[in-house]
Amino acid sequence: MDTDEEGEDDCDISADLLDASACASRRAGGARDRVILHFDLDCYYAQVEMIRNPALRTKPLGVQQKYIIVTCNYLARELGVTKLMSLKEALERCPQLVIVKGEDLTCYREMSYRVTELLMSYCPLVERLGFDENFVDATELVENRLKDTDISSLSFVGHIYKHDALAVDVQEHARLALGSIIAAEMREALWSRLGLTSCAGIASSKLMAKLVSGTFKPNQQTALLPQSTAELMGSLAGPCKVPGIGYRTGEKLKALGVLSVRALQVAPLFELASEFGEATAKRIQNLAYGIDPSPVTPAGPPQSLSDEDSFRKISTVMEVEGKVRELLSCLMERMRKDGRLPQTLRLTLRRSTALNRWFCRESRQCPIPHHTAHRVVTGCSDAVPQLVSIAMKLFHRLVDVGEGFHLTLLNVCFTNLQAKGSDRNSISSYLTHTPPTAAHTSTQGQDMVGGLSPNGPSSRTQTRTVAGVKDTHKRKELFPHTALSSSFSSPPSSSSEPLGQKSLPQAVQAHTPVPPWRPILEHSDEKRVDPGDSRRASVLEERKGPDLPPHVDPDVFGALPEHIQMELLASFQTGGSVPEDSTEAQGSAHTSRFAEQLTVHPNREGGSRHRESSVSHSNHSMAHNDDFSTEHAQNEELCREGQRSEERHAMEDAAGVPVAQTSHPDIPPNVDPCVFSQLPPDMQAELLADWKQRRPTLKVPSKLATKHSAARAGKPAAKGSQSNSLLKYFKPS
DNA sequence: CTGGGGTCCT
DNA sequence: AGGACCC
Repeated sequence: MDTDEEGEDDCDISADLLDASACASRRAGGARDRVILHFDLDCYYAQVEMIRNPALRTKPLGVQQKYIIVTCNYLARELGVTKLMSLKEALERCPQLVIVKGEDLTCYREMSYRVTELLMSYCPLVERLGFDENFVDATELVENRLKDTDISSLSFVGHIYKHDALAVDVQEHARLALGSIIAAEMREALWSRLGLTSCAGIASSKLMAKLVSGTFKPNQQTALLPQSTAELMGSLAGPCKVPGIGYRTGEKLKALGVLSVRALQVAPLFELASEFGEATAKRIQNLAYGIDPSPVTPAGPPQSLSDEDSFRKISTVMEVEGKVRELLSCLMERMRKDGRLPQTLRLTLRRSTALNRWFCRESRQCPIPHHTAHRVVTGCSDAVPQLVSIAMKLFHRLVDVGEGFHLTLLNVCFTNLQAKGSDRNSISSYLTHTPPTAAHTSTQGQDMVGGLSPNGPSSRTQTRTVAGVKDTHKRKELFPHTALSSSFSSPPSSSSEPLGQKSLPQAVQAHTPVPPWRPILEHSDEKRVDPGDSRRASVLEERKGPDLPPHVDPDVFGALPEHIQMELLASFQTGGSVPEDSTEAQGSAHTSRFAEQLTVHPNREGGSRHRESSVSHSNHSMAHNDDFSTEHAQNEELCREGQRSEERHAMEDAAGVPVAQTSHPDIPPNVDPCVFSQLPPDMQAELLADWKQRRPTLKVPSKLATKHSAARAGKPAAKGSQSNSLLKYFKPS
């Protein structure tokens, strides 16, 4: 009933809005502006790694996947490391970079869903984008709060794009201001409950919320006044910087001579339409104006689960089978925890073709026999060989092994996931295979969070109770690694929290906050740790998790709903029974920390009320005055871990050609610009021609702009009654 | 030598 | 089955 607030019947609003778009207060029909929040976790993988191992907080940290540093913390960024930089260049720029491997996404995935889940406890309208971003449609939340808010005492939290927060007429933007307050509360919850810092953007569409959320980068939030829409759009470097306009579309636009967002705005529609079709043409042109009517579409459980690995070379059937088995057994475990039945198996591979591998993947898929699927979900061990056998058949449909082959990637994917048990039945079916210890802990499903009432739409409150019960039991299955299994050593050295926190200047503390409690993520790849290395082993122990008083059974604790866990942890702390981290726990002073952290900003100067641009980049000066030298030995240790692996040849590339490496717009994404730039011009031209030829016609950019209208109507009914709630993923019913 | 995931559309 | 998009 409540799922759709904003009717998006107005498909053809473009003409109406183009001229009026900058106008905030067209409140014609009864349609009011939405209040959309966009949350973006700071350097996500790096943050998770720093939570797992707090010793990393004070070091420049990069997360490595194969030969790439996929992300890095802000210390590393100050030293010249960027996202998606090659390992080689990262180490050239920052020899002291500490590297952790991040190819196993388990921890990132788990924490990601906890984030979404937490946001959903405020308001069900949450849409995920990747692992580290979420949209929230807070319109209803705002509307409800508006009722009992004294509008004259209202003020914005955080920045306001290109405005002085103190000079803005809050009355005029009361709903946006409330949005900023709610965003701040949610960010505070992400911090206090999960230990994660984030950025947020507050605007009236997904597009603008996302764009504005990045304007003040680590751990800050920014609201966009409607009248600043054009300025923000105009500030973008090019059309492909508009979310929803990707690389391919950007290239096509270039070919049309459309090189800027402004050019896209004023491009004759018919020209765009001849290239992209009318619908797409209108859509991307609207995007250029900052117009994005696409709704926040609540995420359900994932539509597919996949696992993949890339490598230099696999060229025998035996190797393929070994890799496929490895991938499938991991994937099966995930599938089993999910609980749904996979009905389709897809095998994808990438071949190494002589000159290039243009990211061409080929795939074959087939149905999974019911009995096999059922074994997957029940964890029956002979499901794996059955799946492997199926996958190998798919493989042989893809590859004629007689010819010889050279693969560089294999992917296995379960799709067409069927929720078993239509609705209520599954509760009992679930309970039957649930750990008995948790059974008595069932509670009513109170999902109040942080004192915020869980949303107005009053939507599915009756299923919530059920959901709460299910949560009690399901948590352990979903996040088995987060369930506090058996042994806990209290983080001995982290009471030390030592040089790190206390000796740092305040500005640094603001950027390297220490959560009130440490979320627990079990180290999923401990096999990588050299057992003979005592130092690293001790580092490992530090990340075990929060202390539980000895009388608390970790398994029981782990089976509790998260918010109950939180409350218990808080009570442990206030009860003074927690020896560790007493410095950070500072009482359970969430509140003071909240005020301190959110009403102003990390770099606030002297507690003044400056919330604005004055504050913007002062953080870049901060880390340089720190003395990290004492940690040098350990850094080397950790660095060696990163390098030791078979990837050495990555380092022995051509000389340091000065060409920039990231996101080169003019050459194929898999071509090293350094190498490319050294080719003779005619060869460059040939490569480019060949490359461009490969892509036929442009497809419609999707996501942000495309989902309105019929969007999700045709989806499989697998989700049962609560088709817009992620909760059922955690507490499937 | 640019990961390891995801989404939806055609 | 592949292609576009997102991170």
